Amino acid sequence: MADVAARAGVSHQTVSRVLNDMPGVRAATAERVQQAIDELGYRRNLSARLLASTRSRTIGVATWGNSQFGPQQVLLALDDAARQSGYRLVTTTLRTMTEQGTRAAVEELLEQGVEAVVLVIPHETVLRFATEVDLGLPTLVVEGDLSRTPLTAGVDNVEGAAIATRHLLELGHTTVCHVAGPPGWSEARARVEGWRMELEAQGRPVPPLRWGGDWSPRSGYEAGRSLARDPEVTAVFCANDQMAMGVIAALRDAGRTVPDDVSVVGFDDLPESAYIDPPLTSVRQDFDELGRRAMGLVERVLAGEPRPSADLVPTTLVVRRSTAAPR
Amino acid sequence: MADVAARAGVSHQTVSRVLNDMPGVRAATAERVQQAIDELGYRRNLSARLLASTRSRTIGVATWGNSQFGPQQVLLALDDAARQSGYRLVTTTLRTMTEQGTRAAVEELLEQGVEAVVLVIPHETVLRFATEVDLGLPTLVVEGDLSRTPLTAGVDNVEGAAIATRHLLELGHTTVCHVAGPPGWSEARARVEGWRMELEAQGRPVPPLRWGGDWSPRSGYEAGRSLARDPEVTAVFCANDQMAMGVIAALRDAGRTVPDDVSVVGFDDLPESAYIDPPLTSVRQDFDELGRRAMGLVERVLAGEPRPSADLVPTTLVVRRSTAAPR
DNA sequence: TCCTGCATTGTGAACGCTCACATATGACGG
DNA sequence: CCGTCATATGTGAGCGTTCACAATGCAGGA
Repeated sequence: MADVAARAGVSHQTVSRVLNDMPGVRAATAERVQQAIDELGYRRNLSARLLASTRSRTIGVATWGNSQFGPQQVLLALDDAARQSGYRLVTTTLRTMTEQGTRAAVEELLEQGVEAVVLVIPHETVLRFATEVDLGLPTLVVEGDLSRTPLTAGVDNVEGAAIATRHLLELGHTTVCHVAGPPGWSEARARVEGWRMELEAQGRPVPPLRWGGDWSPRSGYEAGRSLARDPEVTAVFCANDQMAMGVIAALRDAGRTVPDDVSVVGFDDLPESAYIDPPLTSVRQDFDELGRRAMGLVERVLAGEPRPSADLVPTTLVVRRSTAAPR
Repeated sequence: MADVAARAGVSHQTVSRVLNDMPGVRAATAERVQQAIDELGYRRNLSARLLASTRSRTIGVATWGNSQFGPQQVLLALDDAARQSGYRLVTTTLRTMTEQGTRAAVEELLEQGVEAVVLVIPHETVLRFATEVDLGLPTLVVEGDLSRTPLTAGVDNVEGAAIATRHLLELGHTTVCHVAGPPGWSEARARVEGWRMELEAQGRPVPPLRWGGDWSPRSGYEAGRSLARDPEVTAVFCANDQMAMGVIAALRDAGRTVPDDVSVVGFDDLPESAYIDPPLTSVRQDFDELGRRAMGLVERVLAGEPRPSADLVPTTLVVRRSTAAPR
């Protein structure tokens, strides 16, 4: 920066002013500085900027690192929203779902001088961490649990699950089975809750829960195998599309057709879900909106609002051909 | 840090030594410092560290931001490999595939003081940029083009495509059609090349290329529709699994069965590819290995090796039930 | 002519760390 | 009892910015 200043014949402060386009610089001077910058190929140093200024305009994000569709979309949407608001995102990936791992990830973010932390890891472990440890700065959990972490942005999973269940009941199914996500994940829990609520609201028997899914198609297949053995099962709601695909595969392998024998609904609406056989009925989440709301909350709390809150993002059911009236 | 030093009754330098566990600190002293750190909840400031030291041990990564499976896996693997080597990763996401966008993304990385740049965007635009602009620091392109960007790590797409094509020919198909990825992407280009090479090597007619795919299932479906109209088509190799799913859907909708009427092979081996109907034969890439090699190259060039190079990562064909002998 | 006030530019310190070097402390042999 | 060396610790500068404030220039009004 000193070189640029020398070359343009101004002080370092003027260069700084041009760089941050602050008022009070004559156009001619600004131009001269800009030229010096270009000629020297000067590039400002983020570290020095952050060190010197109080605000970093940086949000730290921790994700769960297995590139699931959801978290990935959230991250992308968050990045967009952050840029829009003049914030930078720094991310770190959690590998082992432990208290210690969470701590390390957050520590890493804090070292980078973030102004807020966003945890896109809606898992029990992380929730507990966020509840117990006061980081001294705004901490938002995406898809968390409002009752535990006050700053939470999320999709209305309960409602989404209820809609999916209702759809199946309206088609004429007596009841609906659920292939849940792994225990400990609040999304999994919320979807179970929505499913159960709807069944109870309509006075239907609540089948035993098939835990043990881990979001993977493989685990869906396992669940599907046991589901297929029970001829009473005519409708299945799965906690995500990948598991739904596994379930469908298992049903097919067991000689049961979808949707004639069994209807299946997923959650996420993956791009490929419309192209499998049969095209999958699924609950779609608006990740862009979620990202915007999450960023909005962060901004509000950063602006001093003590406990801002936002509504859950609604979901929509995309009806395709994996669901039908029971035979 | 000054506070910690005061509390422990040592100098700031000793604190620094403890923090970076450098030799020459008495165990008792180190413990005292550590205790002061814990009590004060002290956390070191990354910006200050980077500013003061010459090396940042940070690698900048630019990705193409639509969360495709491949790039996502590469990023994850790269992060693992980087951590292993004591490097940090900073990432930025390219939204618009333009020269200008690329420049902005790279600029952003450079501001952060990265020691090397890794471009996980194997697109023409980026390749041209990497070739023409000398960033003044090591620039590696993942899945790039060795002939253009000297520092390149990649999967052997040509070989992978050839294997897929060969598999279909060996089953007895006269020739193989190809649903390619979008023009401008070097992976798409390489897969076309492998496919064509294999056909020519075996003296088979090379069907006209169906460009226009954009990696999405939807574009695969479009390609599949026109493929389905041609009764001569008995084998199709798709540039990725998502397009393969679209193709299969289109064939099914047109009344043609897979693999009885038409065999289909994909590329990527998505987790769900084993669970669709029929389970998809696909070419699997070893992303972890790719990440390791990429990081290895970066380390070697950083260590002073002028033009290190590494072999392409081999692929494996996973044969499932979407391919069979022609009827 | 001189003063006031605004627009523009400059100055020096501070941010929190690492680096290179200087200094203190002990153990040991002569 | 002293010098020597290694080990342990301290000192001060400097990294490249921003921040708060000071200084300069110039126009217009009294």
